[in-house]
Amino acid sequence: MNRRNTPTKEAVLNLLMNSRKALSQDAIERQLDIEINRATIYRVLNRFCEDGIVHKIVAEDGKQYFAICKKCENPQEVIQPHFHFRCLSCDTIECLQVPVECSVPNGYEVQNANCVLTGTCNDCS
Amino acid sequence: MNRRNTPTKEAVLNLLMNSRKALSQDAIERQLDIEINRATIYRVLNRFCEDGIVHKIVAEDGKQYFAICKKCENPQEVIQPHFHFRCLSCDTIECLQVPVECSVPNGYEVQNANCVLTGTCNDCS
DNA sequence: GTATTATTGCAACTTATTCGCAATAAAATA
DNA sequence: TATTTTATTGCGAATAAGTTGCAATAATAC
Repeated sequence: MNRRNTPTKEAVLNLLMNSRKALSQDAIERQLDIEINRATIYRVLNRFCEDGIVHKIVAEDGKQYFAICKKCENPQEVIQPHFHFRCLSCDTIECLQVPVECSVPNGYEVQNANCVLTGTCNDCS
Repeated sequence: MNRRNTPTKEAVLNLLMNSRKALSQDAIERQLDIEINRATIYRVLNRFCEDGIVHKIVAEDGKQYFAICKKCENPQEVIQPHFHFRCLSCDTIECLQVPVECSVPNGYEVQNANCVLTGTCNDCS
């Protein structure tokens, strides 16, 4: 299951790298110069997730958003679960540099976290 | 827009009251004794949300789950944003008594929070 | 008892995501 | 460089969750 380099893969990765925000499939499709099939975009994104290059956020609208896994200070470091902010006005999602800290009852084991705050961002308020 | 009491409404409310967990539409439909149309269940649930009787959680699977708004200690008190736990093993969601606390950058305004941890609950681990 | 209108069921629709399959094209190999 | 292998792509169809329009029904008010 070796990964191959394709124009599609590169285009999507570049877009995500240059975006400060998490993007949905349709946003990616809209912003791309080249035309890429819907299903392909999903497959590329899911592969990125498997490889730990990208993380997925599911928002209140039930849609999936994808963002590059990096910490501003130290891009190498493994990504920590963190909060996200979804602006209802400009309909974007961005990573907040706030780690999710939540103690769970005994015997519970946390594997993942999906935390999204919604409201209005600075640009829109 | 006055609300009316109907068998449907009561059945759904009773189910939610007696459940320690947040339920999805299909779970509700399955657990109900009487047969209620899918669309109707959604409409009843959304009305409950409007009335502040129930709150909605969107999980990583993109599905909506509904839970009674109450605090164990003080059922009267207005509900605070809190974390939820979704067990991947028994596919249930429950409210954790842990408030969501997350400071956002200047100029950001938070209206709502949707925070779900996933993993294995005590019963399943 | 009658009138008003909130609620329901049904069917159709929308939207997001996935899947099967054949065609294409990276990368490995000869 | 030519050939082989198989990951990737595009297409169309399928799935699944949730919503909506509309006519019929049934709470509630009068």
